[in-house]
Order: sequence, then C-alpha cells, then structure tokens
Amino acid sequence: MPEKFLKPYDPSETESRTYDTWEKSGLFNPDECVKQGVTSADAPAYSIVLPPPNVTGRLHMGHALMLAIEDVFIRYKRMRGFRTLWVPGTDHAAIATQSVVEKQIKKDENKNRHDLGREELLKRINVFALESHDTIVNQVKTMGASLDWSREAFTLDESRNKAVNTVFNKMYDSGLIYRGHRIVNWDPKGQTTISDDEVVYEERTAKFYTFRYSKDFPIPVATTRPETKVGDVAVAVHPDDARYKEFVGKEYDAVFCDVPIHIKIVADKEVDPEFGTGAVGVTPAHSQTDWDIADRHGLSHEVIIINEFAKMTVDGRIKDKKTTEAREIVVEWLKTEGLLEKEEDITQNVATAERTGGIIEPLPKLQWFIDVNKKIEGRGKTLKELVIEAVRSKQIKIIPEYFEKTYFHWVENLRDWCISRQIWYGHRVPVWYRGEEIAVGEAPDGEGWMQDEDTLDTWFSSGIWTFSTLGWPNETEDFKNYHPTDLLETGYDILPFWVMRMILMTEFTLGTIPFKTVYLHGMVRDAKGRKMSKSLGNNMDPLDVTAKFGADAARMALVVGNTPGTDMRISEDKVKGYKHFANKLWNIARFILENTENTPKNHVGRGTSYMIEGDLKILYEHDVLVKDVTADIEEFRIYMAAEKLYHYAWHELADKIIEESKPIFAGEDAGARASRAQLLLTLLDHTLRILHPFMPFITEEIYQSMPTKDSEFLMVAKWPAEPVVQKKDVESA
RNA sequence: GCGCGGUUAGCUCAGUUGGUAGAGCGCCUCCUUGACGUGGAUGAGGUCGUAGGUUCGAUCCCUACACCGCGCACCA
Repeated sequence: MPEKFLKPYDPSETESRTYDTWEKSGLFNPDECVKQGVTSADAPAYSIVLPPPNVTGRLHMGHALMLAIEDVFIRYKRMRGFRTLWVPGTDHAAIATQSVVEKQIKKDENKNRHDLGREELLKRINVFALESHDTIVNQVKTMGASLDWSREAFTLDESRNKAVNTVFNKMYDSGLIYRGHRIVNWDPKGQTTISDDEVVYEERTAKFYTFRYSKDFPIPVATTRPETKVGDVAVAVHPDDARYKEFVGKEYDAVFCDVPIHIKIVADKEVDPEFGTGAVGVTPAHSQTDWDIADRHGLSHEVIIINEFAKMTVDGRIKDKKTTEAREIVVEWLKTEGLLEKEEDITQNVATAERTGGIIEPLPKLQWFIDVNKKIEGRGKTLKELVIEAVRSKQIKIIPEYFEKTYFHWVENLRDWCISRQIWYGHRVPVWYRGEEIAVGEAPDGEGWMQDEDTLDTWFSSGIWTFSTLGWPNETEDFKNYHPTDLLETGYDILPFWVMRMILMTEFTLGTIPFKTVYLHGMVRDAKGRKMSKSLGNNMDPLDVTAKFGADAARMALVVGNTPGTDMRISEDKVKGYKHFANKLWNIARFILENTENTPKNHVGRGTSYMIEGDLKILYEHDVLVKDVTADIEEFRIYMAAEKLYHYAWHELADKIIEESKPIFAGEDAGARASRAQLLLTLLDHTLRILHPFMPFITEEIYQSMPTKDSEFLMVAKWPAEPVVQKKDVESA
C-alpha cells in the first residue's frame, strides 16, 4: 500500500497536481482522446459549450454549481466512450464590464468616459477584462472542470466578431434587422439604451396628482409625472365613458407652466376608466403607451421635452432642470394657479436599469432592432414562431419541464429587440455610412465611410455562442461534428435573456436548434436562504471553499439533493460534511488496499472467478447500484445519483461490507479470504469509476494506486456499464 | 391582473410509474483506540398546508381555498 494512505486525505495537495496532470495529458481534448486510443474515431459526439462567465470580476457559487453539473455530464460521457467536447470561454458582457471599469475610474481619477475618449477607455477595459479572465480561468480549473482549453473562446475576439458580423449581415439582408425611430429604454446614468429585459422594476411610493391643464379645461387628469405634461398633445378617455363622451374630438389650448400646449381629446379603448380620473394625459415622446395611442390617433410624436440627461428642454421656469426638480416646480405652479385638485400616495413600479440603477427615461431614438414578427423569406415563419416551435415540437427539451410554460409565456410577450447600445465596449454595429450610402457586414472599400458609433447588445454575440465557438462561419470539422450541441446547462434566471435568444439566433442563422436539452439549475443561496450579495456580505468565494474543503467536497455539496429549477442553500457546514466523506473514501481505499496486498495478480480484476456465493450477492447488489446511478445520470437526476453514491460508499461499503470483512480476513478460510479480496477490489474499483464524475480528484488519486487500474487515468477509464453478476446466479444461491 | 413553483421529522430537503414516508444535519443513549473520532451502533421525532373529490387504496391524480416565494404585465 502506498504511503500516502497513512495520512488523512489532503485535497489541497492532490487537486492542483491532479488537474495539471490531466491538462498535460491533453485528454480534455476529444481529438487527443482519439489519437491516444482512449476513444474510437467513429464514436458518437457529445458536446456542451460552457455558458461564458462575464469578465466582470470573479466567479460566484452559481458558477461553481454550473461547472460541477456540467462536468458530471462531460466526465460521464467521456467514460462512456463518446467523443466528448466541452468548450470554455468568457463573455465580454459589454455594459456590465464597461460600467464596472467606469465606476473604478470615476473613483480613482474622478474622470468619466468622455474625459478619456473611446480609445483610452477601451484600453483600460481590455486590461481589466484580461485580469478578470485570468482569475476566472484559474477558478474554473480549481473546480476540476475538464474543459478543452485548446478551444477557448471569447465573445469579443476576432473569430467571434466575424461570426457576429456575418449574422448581422444575414439578418439585415432578410429585412429582420432594421433601423427605426422608436421609444427606447434610455438609461440616463449609463447614457445608453437598454433592452426590455435589462429593465428592473422597483416598487416605490409616489405622489399621484390630479389636476387640470387650465381653469377651463373640462377633464381632470391624474399623473405621477406632472413635469411631463408640458409635452402632452392629447387626453385619452375610454370611448364608453359617459363622463367625457361629449368632449371627444374637441381641442384646447393652454399655457402650462410657461409652456404653450395644444390638447386634443381622443377616445381609446386602452384607457382604464376605473384608474385615476379615467383620463390619460398623452405624452407621445416619453411613454411607450402614449406613443402607441398617438399612433392610433394620428397625433404627433415630435414634442420632445426631456433630453438624454433627464433634463427638461422646454422654455420657461423649468428649462434645464432635472425631471425631479421640474416636478416640484410644476406642482408648485399648479397649486398657485389653483389647478391641483388632489394629491395622494400610490405605490408604483419604477423602471430602473439593471446595471447602473438609473431611472429609465423612455425616449424616442433612432436605433437598430430585430423584427420578431416579420415572416422570414424561405421559412414562412416569424422568429417568434420559430422560437416557440423549437420547444413545442420537443426538439428542445427543457428540464424541469414546467419551465416550458414560463418560456412560452415569455416569448408570447416578446417585442422587437433593440440591439444597439451607446456604449463603447462591444461589437461595433457593422454598418458604414457615406452620405446616403450604407454598407453592412464588413468595411467597404473607398474613402469617406464612417462606421456606426454604437455597439451591439451583448446578448447578440452570446446568442450565437453554440456555433460561433465551433468556428462558424468557416466550415470547420468542429462545427460539423459538435453542432447542435447536446446540453445547455444554465440558471433559470436567464432562460428568457439567453436561452431563448440562442434558439432565436440559431434557428434564423442555421435553421437548426442550438442544443437538444436545456438543464436549468436554481439559484445558490446562503444558509438562511438569502441571495448572496456584496451588500449583505454573505458571498462565498468558490476559491475559499475549495481551499478549505476541497473541490470534490464543494462539488458534492452543490450537486447532492439539488433538483433542477429549485433554489438551494449552501453553507460551510454542508461542504464540510462532504470533506468528511472524501476522507471516508480515502480510508475505505486504505483498508481495502491494505487487506488485499497479497492478492495474486490473477485474482485482481472485475471477474467473479474466485467468488463465493455470499460475495456474489454483494457484487450483484452493487451492479444494481451502478445500473441505478447510470439511469439517474442519463435521465438528468444527478442530484439523486450523487446521493445514492454517498449512501452506498459510506453506509453499505464501509459500514456493512468492510465491517463484515474484518473477521473474514482474520479467519482461517483461505477461500473466503480470496473471494473477499476480489470482491472488495471490484467494489472499490467500480465505485471509484461511477463516483468519478462527481468527485474527480480523490477518485483519480485512489485509482492511481489500484491494482485494477487499466488505463492511464480514471478520467478516461471505462464506465462499468455491464453487470458483473447475472441475476440467475444469485437467485439460485 | 395573468402565470409558475412551493407547503413532508427541530432545520435543509428527497420521494423516478398511487400501495399507510426517507436522507443529511441536529438531538438522546451507548460503543470503540490498528481503515477512518472527519469513527461506529441504537433511538426519539411526521394525522405529508386546509377542505372536498376520484380510487379497493392518495404525500403522489382532480377541484377549491390559505399562506410563502418568483416571473410577466399594468402602473396614465
């Protein structure tokens, strides 16, 4: 028995050494597996593309969970003989990364992006992104993730840029990408548009004011934003509202807080007669709903009263004031004029920007959009329909299944996707202008072309991640071999943001699905069930956890009992429990190796030639476990598989089988001893194999000392899929 | 308002096709010093949210309700 077993198991010593050895072997790369003869060249492929972590800093426990789950499937498939590919990468995360760096620069140097200029800011962001990248890669490796680093990708590198431009061009040519002047979510703090799903609603209490535009205005109007009323062009009421019917169609002039306005009364079914006074002041340029009302009644969109800095642009006393200041001034004016009829408290949802926290100001802007409702030539369907169909037809399976409802619900509410951003970090919109001329896709030859200043929504490049990482648009072997990918594993919180968009982009570009199965994990919370956050100070750093308890323990703690789609709680105590388990396993190995040292070579193996009946039965029961665990993994119940393995190793193998073995080894019956030795070696060998996807390090380390070892690494050893004992052999006993 | 999920042992959660419930941690009692004290053996503890229904039989299927969590929409 090797001396290492005389000491307690030390993950910190073992894990980094083992990962290095694996990496050097090249066997994370399926081509290398074929070359070295551990995988057959015509074996079926299995692929996962890693959801790329944002280069905004470091990984959190959610990432650790993702890595643990995906590595389970990857290692399992590799051992089953598949040509198994797991592609690593990181996401530039455009706005998220830029705002982190901008904040830092503001703090350190009190400068904003305009002080630095585009080039300098990008330089700084790239430095930061590179540092983050290195930290992240190191963290990923620490978790034991068997990713093929030779294929690493970045959402903003040259190859991905080519893919992005190609897709953009194709969408533009088919008329799905268009430039339009529309209301967008403008973030005054971040100075950019954001998409609908980057908007976060915060419940706040606000004042709800009921007023009239002037003394002789016939209808009272209620609003939480009196300052915007200088931009009103109409008042909308419900067509059936008896109170206001007689005024519909009439027009009025007024001077509202120094600003001349012209108001038409219109009837619109969207107005809720029960809410407020049942009359809506219509501000087309600063509200999506109002814009739509204006469209329906032929009203002007042109009255713009707020600028990109959320300041008033009208003349008079509120000129250049921030909207919040202007609100107070307008209310004051209303009071003085005797036009304010009521003031009450209501709770309302305020739209804020996910990244900056700025309050969204809806503004009309010229932006690039993807049309989700236009029939695609040649397909006869809209993007929305394609995205629904891919899941409804069961081509893509979502786990847990009930998330399909959320998915459909989400897609049905989908509107055109605004893809241009007024930030600098990201894929530049691949459009060039020269006077009236426009060029799309790649930079045109000739003088005087100016590229669009904007960049693309970060989800545009992550939407094509499953195939951009495989070398597309080049016709690569990887793309042919590994796409569509087999599994997409990610948190349920980005089902609409990302999963849906990958389906959308892939369906459009390739006419196929991007992946066959979507496995959604839940959120990782602290021991009290709270979200982990900086402000609460309850973050767990995966690096700290693995340093303290080992990556194997961290992985088990994250996987055992963690059903898909359900949030989980994690605490150091839980991880500690699995560190104990690792040590238990170590001692199981120690006992077995110690007591089987003199076993003749021909007794070592996975056969049953020397086994007596009782031992055959124990081996048969183990076969059943292997079968169960295999089925659990195949059917995505890895939370169950992990628990069964834990239970078997500790409470069957250690507590029962090993305990029973002590008197046998101390006894006189040589036949029983030989049988038991063969049994224990087989049980341990199989247990290591099927536990390997979950606890790769310790199992590999023990395997290296096993007399049953039949491959250089456990990582590429065979999964014991075939039962050793036939049922009839046991039943006859 | 629409939708989704949850409600099972003190705590955290499982329970794969309906057959009077399981794990981990915690707790009680005991044992043990050559595999492991990061150990072993026992035990206590649940009318499976409430009310109906289907069934020979329901934690599991159906209906309603309550409470908790979440998503979407509205928010003039």
